[in-house]
Amino acid sequence: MDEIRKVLLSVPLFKSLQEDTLENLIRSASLNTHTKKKILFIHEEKAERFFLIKSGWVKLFRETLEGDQAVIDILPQGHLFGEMSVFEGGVYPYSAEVVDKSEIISLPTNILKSEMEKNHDFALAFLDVMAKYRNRQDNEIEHRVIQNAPQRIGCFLLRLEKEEKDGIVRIHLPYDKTLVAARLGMQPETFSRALSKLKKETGIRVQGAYIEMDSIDPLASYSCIACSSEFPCGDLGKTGCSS
Amino acid sequence: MDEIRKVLLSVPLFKSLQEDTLENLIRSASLNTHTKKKILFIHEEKAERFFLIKSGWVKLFRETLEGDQAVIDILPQGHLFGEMSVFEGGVYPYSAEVVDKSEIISLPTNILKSEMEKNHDFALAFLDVMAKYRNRQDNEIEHRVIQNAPQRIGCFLLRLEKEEKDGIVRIHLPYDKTLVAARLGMQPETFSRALSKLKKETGIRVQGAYIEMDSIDPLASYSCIACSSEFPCGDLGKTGCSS
DNA sequence: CGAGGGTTTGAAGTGCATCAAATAGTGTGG
DNA sequence: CCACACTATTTGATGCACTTCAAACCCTCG
Repeated sequence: MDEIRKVLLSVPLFKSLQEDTLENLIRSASLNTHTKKKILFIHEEKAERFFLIKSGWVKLFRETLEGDQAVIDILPQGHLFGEMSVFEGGVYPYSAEVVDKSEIISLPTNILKSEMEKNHDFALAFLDVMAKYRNRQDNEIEHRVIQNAPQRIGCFLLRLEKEEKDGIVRIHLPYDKTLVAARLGMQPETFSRALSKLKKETGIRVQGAYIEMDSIDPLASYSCIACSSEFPCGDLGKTGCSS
Repeated sequence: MDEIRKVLLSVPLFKSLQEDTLENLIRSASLNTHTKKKILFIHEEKAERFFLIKSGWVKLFRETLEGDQAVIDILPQGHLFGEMSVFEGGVYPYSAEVVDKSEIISLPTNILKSEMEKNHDFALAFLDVMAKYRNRQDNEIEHRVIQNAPQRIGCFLLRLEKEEKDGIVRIHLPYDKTLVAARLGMQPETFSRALSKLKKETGIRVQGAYIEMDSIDPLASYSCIACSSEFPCGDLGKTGCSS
């Protein structure tokens, strides 16, 4: 229980919850461990619960009748998803699948809904989160339209956690390349070839999931030419909330 | 003044404004008539006012350093845009350009911001609008990724106002084909060819901006195969708010 | 060691963009 | 009402980016 409380409190959106609501949420929470490929919910299903990732990775996506898949996002630890049912409609806006061993907390949305109606601060916090999310989505559309494959990869890398030592920048891909490809809306083959091209163009070095470079500048200028914003254009995954 | 009041009250979001705030907005409003190509604001500019279209059409877009343009949306009468500055950051998320003789009402955002902070119902209404917008965006991403050019056009047509008589369905393109093409993220040439293909595939008949067909079924099944939702998948432009 | 998934590479195809040019439409001034 | 200018739309030819299909490779883990 205390563990769940700790995780909940780490979510920005929940900072403005009233104490009794928080208690209420915690009492109704359930923590489950899931393995790869577990489907948590399906697009357009009636949504009665929403989720919080304690650890692991979850893929959000939509699927056409023909089986083509559009990956919306891949979320790490600390992110909410499926909370949209608070609004009129109350169906999941996409499907969710665990892509790596994960601990997932599930919570009933009706508590969220009633909190939103009675707690003004919480409503404001929710608005704020939605606004941030919206910015992300706007950028996402732009990137998918304007950037080519190598640039999309570059832009993705630039927004990942970076580690700098002795003037060498190191980046670690957070999940396997096939998934990154899907996240960026391209085929694994295209990803592989585009990454090679990126190597040639910007001098980055790739060793499996590890990437390093002497400076991020070549990467930034190569990728960000095809973007409406200049380089430090915002981090991935800082909204604290994403579905 | 009374005219402005009437327009404001027709916007769903403003239904829950307190009377004094509404008065306040009306007093600070200015109504301007603009012609084609007038730029109302630029992406990342500090936003102090937001806008409401009384009549005409406005294009929202972003532009890269190289001049490539990504059209976000093209809004008709009755829509808000540029209201995002209410949130932290307070810059316009894209540029706005008038694409046809238009009457535009401009309003100061700070009134909106303070109303949001003091009026819980208004905050809830805002949340609702944001949620609707978000659904649109989600669909937008999906369409751009999964649908090909003729299907995107078909899907666009299906979401326009339809007029039915004697079993014949008539649709009228709301603005010129070049703009529709941009709105759908394709070149005018591609639009033209894709529309021809759509004619061959679904039996629709095209006369300039007028399109008619004996039934929407062939169009729906051709277009909606490449979509995660089934046919009546929501109208365009019913959010009442879009930037 | 061997099976299976992840990754890379090659060859060929598709869809859309681009460039170029013809055609249709629209509004203007005479 | 006509001719001109200008813009929108269509059509053709070609190129590039990404996909698809196929096969090899590599890595990891039982």
